Amino acid sequence: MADDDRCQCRIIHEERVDGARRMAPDAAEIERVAYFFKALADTTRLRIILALAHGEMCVCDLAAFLDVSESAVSHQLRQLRQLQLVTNRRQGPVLYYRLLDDHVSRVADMALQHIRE
Amino acid sequence: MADDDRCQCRIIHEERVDGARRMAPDAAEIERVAYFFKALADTTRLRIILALAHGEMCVCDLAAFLDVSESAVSHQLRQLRQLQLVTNRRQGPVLYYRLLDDHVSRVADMALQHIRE
DNA sequence: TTAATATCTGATCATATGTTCATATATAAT
DNA sequence: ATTATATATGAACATATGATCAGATATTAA
Repeated sequence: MADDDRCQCRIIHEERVDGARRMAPDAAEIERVAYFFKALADTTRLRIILALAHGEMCVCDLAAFLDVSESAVSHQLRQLRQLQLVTNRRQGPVLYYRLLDDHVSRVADMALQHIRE
Repeated sequence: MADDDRCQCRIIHEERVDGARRMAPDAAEIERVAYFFKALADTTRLRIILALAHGEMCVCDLAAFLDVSESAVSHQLRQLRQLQLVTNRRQGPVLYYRLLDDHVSRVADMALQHIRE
């Protein structure tokens, strides 16, 4: 188990470990950030977010664009909704989805720049 | 299967679907970005990156800071290495890890700001 | 060379996750 | 009311993934 495997050695830089502990965000924040990144860590959701960055689309549009089933899109949109990344407005039977704010797309763009560097 | 479930309806906004297709990064880029975000989508790796943003640490330090086994840290560091997010220098038997550049930590900081908003 | 420390690696296992399928809900039209 | 369209949802299944365990490698000291 982890205890047996854990470092029995002197800790090389105790002050760095303490420093890291002091600087680190608390566990709750870390988890929320990890969930945020999970939203972007799937190609389907990532493409949804990048597409919605240019304007709202309905589920039907997204399914056509992504070339996946509407059910799959709907499941992913639910996740993005729960994470407060997208929202929708209804017009008749059609739901138009859009980004809730531009934070996500800005982060996604930064990542794109990074891998293109 | 997906074909049966796919949208048989008129595509609500054909020009939007085409627009999204034109604006979208190609599949290879999308995948690389998704992998980049996957690196940040796990609390252990996220904490490693945030810690290394303040300076290099050895595996031993990281295991102590994270309170996980050294084996687990080593596995995660390998992933981060393969993704070109961290690198290391050897000093005797000790490997000191550091971020390869500050892109990752800047993205992580943006995400932190986002969830704190 | 032998022993000890620091790290790595492959296999395994349990959990998480994305898609599919079948079905349900909601709105609009007939 | 009935039918059709648009979307949502739950269960099931197959794959991906993170941690653990056992053992390997690399460096240093004795």
